[in-house]
Amino acid sequence: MNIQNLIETKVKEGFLALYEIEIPTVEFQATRKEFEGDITVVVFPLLRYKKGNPTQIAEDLGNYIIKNVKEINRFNVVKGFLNLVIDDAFYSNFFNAIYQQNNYGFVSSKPEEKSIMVEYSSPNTNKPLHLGHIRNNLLGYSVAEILKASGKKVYKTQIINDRGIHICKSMLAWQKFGNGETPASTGLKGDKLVGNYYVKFDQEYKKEINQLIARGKTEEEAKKEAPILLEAQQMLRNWENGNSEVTQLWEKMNGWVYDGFNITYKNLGVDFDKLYYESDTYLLGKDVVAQGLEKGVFYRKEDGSVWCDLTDEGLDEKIVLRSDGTAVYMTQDIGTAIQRVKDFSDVGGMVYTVGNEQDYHFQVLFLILKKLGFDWAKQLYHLSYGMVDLPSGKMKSREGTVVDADDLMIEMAETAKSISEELGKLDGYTEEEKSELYKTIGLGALKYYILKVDPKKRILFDPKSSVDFQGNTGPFIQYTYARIQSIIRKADFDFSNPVSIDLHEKEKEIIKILETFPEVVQQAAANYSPAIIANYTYDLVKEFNSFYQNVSILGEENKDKKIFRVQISKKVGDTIKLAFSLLGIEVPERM
RNA sequence: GGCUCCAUAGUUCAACUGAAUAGAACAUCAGAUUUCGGCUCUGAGGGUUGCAGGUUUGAGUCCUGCUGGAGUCACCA
Repeated sequence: MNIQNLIETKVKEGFLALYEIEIPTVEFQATRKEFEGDITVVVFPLLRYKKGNPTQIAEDLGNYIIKNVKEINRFNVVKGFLNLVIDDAFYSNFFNAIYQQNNYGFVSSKPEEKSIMVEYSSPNTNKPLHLGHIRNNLLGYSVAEILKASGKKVYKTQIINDRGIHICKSMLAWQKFGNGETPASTGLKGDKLVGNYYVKFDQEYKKEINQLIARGKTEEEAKKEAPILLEAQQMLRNWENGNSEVTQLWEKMNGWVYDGFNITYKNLGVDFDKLYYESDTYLLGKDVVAQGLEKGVFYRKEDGSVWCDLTDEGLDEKIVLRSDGTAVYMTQDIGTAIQRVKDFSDVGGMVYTVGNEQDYHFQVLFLILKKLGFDWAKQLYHLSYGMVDLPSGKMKSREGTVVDADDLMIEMAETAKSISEELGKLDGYTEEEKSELYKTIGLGALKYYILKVDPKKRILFDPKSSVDFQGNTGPFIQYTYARIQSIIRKADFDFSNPVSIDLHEKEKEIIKILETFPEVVQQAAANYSPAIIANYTYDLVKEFNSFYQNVSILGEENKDKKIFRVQISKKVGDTIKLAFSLLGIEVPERM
């Protein structure tokens, strides 16, 4: 039982003993540093149950607690705040108890609990991944890891948007202008090569539009009638009819893109347990629509299209099947969700990592699935995140203002290199080891920069400040980790057994932060927020650096104190590593 | 226009879901190392939390209105 729970039951007990009143909850906060104490009971909310002077009530409760809780022997009252001083012995005992724990803060999954499927990435196969995908990937991966650490079983998945008119556009442009180019013949990554032809299509399309306008068409007409667009539309029909020439081209070019994506995913350090392809799922959902019609969840209009009326829930009417009987995006998503539960029978919920421009879509999707009566529909979560803006404004792929994912990772590693060459302690590292390290640091900077902000908020990505390595940054935390490892390497004595010492004030502060880690993991999971983990790690590291600067570790003369300080350093290092693993960030032994 | 989300130091972000004098980092200024890794640490200045009301013992947080910004309202995905 942790100390807060213990105090909570004692406060309740005390309230009953003093006033014969039962209270449901007790509100706590960490004691502000200008007052003496470690944990604070906020008395104001209790006034609802017992009218009176908050200071007096706090005094009474404080006296009750020091008599009945052996870990607490002093208290003070400031207005309605009861500041409790927890005995040092509690903290050193607590530290000794967690020191040997390997995955302190993580909870292993229970076999009887349902799994969660986390979807993220889900790119189109007509262009390379960019900065927006990076945020998506980092968030999805991290939330999946956090859910695992909080005790859930997790499947990571993505649905690859491998069909549709946009795919045909790059195929067509390659067919017309590609001269048989391949990734092998050009040395280009497959996704980059295909992306070039997507751009090429757009250029040709614009050219044709202008020609048509010059011949007297309106802009609107020109956009609809441009021959290259008509050709692409025909190609899509051919694909849907299974035309073998188109299918072969599609398989070949998508293969190039997958090879390219796999390299990017590997460099980014993300992975998936199961892949879904839109070409397999785009026809799903139609039979469910039929069932929904029978149940009265949907209704058919005169022209044959099928709709769901959500006006009672404050939303609109939403189409789920076109008048020609073909599926729309919503149909597909309904079908895919159901398919996933069929494929993985233990799935009890899903997380969709998709940008906030689709907030409405997911609101509707979840509502429809609930109406259809699936029990897992209550456990669906749209991990909605804000856009990534550049100082120059919005990223637009057609205008070439996107930040390419591969390029960005390379740039970050190069910045890391130039800083490390100046300041690093890398004697004895091979060139290969160094290059790996630069990647670790560069990625650490990038990932931390993106994950430390609340997913819901938009991010302004300034390439200049994202490569900052000081203050609240990934490399700052990695540096602290490397420094701790340096201490451990130099500690040539046995520090594996617990010792008993009087705590230094800074040591106590670190232990207090370590104590909250399990709760922070749970909180991050409950909020689907890697930012909570990032901010926690930074607080821990800042406190450790202050300790490091203020006390001598290996230079300490008292043997037990020296041992304890190495132990606390080690535990901080272990916790940094664990916390960063939840963000998908690696930590270096040296840097 | 309807609906949804956002607005906090010069800048980038926090604030445990309603509690003490709104906290960090960057930048600025002033300090610290015969010391375990100075990519560090200590300190200072910097705020009417977009504006105006309201609820509450207590509001950055909840409610209403307004201003500014974004998204969305396709038989697109």
